[in-house]
Amino acid sequence: MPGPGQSGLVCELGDDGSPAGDPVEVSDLVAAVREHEEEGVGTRWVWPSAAGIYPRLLRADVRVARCHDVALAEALIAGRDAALGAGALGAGAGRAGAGSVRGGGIGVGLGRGGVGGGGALDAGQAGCDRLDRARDDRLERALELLRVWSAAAAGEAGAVAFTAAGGGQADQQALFDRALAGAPDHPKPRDTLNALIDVHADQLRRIAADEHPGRFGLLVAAESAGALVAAEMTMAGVPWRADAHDALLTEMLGPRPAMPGQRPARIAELAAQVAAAFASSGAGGGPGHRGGRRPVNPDSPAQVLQAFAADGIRLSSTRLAVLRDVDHPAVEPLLEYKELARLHSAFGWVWLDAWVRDGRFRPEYVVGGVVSGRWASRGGGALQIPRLLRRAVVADPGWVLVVADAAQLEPRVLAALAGDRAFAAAAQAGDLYAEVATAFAGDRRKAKIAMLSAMYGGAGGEAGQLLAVLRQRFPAAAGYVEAAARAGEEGRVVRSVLGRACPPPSANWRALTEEAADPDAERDPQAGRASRARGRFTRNFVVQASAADWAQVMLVSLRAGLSKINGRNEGVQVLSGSAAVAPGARRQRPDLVFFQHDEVIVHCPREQADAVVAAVSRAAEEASRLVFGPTRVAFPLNTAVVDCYADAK
DNA sequence: GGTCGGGGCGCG
DNA sequence: AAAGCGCGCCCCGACC
Repeated sequence: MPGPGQSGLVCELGDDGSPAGDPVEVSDLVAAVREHEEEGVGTRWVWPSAAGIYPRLLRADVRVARCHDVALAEALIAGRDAALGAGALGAGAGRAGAGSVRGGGIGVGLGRGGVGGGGALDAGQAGCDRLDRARDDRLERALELLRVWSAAAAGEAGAVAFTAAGGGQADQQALFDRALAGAPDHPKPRDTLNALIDVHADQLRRIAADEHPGRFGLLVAAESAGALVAAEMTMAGVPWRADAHDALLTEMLGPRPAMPGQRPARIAELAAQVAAAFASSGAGGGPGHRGGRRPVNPDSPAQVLQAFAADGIRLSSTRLAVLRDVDHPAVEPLLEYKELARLHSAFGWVWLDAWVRDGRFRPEYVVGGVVSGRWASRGGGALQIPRLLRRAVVADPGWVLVVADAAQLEPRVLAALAGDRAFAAAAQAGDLYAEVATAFAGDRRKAKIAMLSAMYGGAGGEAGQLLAVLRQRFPAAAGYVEAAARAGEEGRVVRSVLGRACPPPSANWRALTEEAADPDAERDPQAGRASRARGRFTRNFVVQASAADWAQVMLVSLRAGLSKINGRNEGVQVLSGSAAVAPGARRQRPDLVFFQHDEVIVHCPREQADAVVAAVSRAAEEASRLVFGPTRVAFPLNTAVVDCYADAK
């Protein structure tokens, strides 16, 4: 695999993905990529996986504008094909096509894509209905080769989880076995390139064969660009003040314990209080409980339940919500213990040592890691950082954080998806819930509960009543999620607005529900539960996954917008062709540093803040237009320019 | 000694 | 207030 100074093969591709010439061997692939980018001809790089190779390019200070990520594309396309087999219900069926993807690519391949030329993905090429088995096998082998390549390319980290495109544990194990049995760690460049070209061309055909090729192509393009953003964000890192984090911990927990594994003072104190509360109440209890009860470990739900039971309090669980209503002296210290112990174990000093270096927190993002298309993260709990710790996220001197989150994104997405006139009118407003509240005698709280219940499938308590009101007032919106729920209950598959498919039900689920559908069979209550659970999943999927579509398109649009903001360079300039950045040199450009489902953070020099805010706003508008086409629904952002993340709203 | 599922809780 | 959806990560305890 290429690294700085390592050779590689490059081949230009046409719009249909076929080679536009012979492969060219370059002595330094990274340098070759840099040169192509500097020519500014709109190259779209085609590679097995951005996660595998792009970090290396970034370490050599090479950025690319566009790519086609074969691994991510394969996951999307294979998911779509599995959905077709299960009977898909298109989320946006019947709507006009939205985005388009243009240009050919260059394979590491690379391609000098015709910017503005044709839409290879929109062209109505013949579908892939005639796929004979031999070809399938060849493409399977090619894909496998690319996975091996990607894993090898990931480099120092060693074995990387293969992005299983439709593969489960078994596939991965088989692949691993073959690798051990002598499959080359570094496949021959020529073989890799051929595999890449074949698979890519096949993917273009399969995208074009989609019911909505424009939208599906946009999804693949956005996912690929998302992988670029993810690698760049890991490289940039979230500015993190270890001293502020440490001060916060010390204030809440007491000083850092000298010995690792030791409880901080405040946590030890609370544990003792919990133990004492149970011991004292037990002392006066029935016979056989003369005081000396074993101290309760507050970290053990089983022990806590037992301790409460010994005092005559039977609990369904030790969850916060349950404990809050319990009248017992142990409750107060226990709740505080839980809060602080979690802070200590999940984001305490150990976390700080492991994850913050040189004033940056650098988590790894997993693009497409969630079935809905949301990103996941690996290590560091990047997407679960307690709001409390936002205090430690502070811009560098002279820099600011531009924090933007989409307001009430999911209900707005539903409004746009469903084409509900009344609901869309409500979604023109800045506060959607306040508008919906007119259906609930102005009670905003009820409006919110009704909306969330509609999107999540809640039906308990007052939710049922509120839902009835919602259904009457916004029939199309309610009908939309209910159709999705019905599809799920019947074992069908749903898709997001851009065509991301939810997974089909498991064999287990099918067996369970089919059995129950047999009129002669005993009614199994498990089957009903499983069916309703899948209904809630698909109901939520159409909304959450379409929101993820919007957010990722917004993110990559923002990336493009930010790249046009040119600041001065500070310090020594990067020499042309050199991988080295002089010490102290610092690019004065805005960095995307965080993305959490519906929220982005840009770290930039203070003088660029206005331009960044404008770019954010344009990105949201562009995402709305590309994903939903013409719609009356507004997608407003809350944007703040701050020194510290905690100060953003 | 290690692995793995469940409980619990942080985020959206 | 939580519920209903999606995650990652910690701890515990059962198990190998």
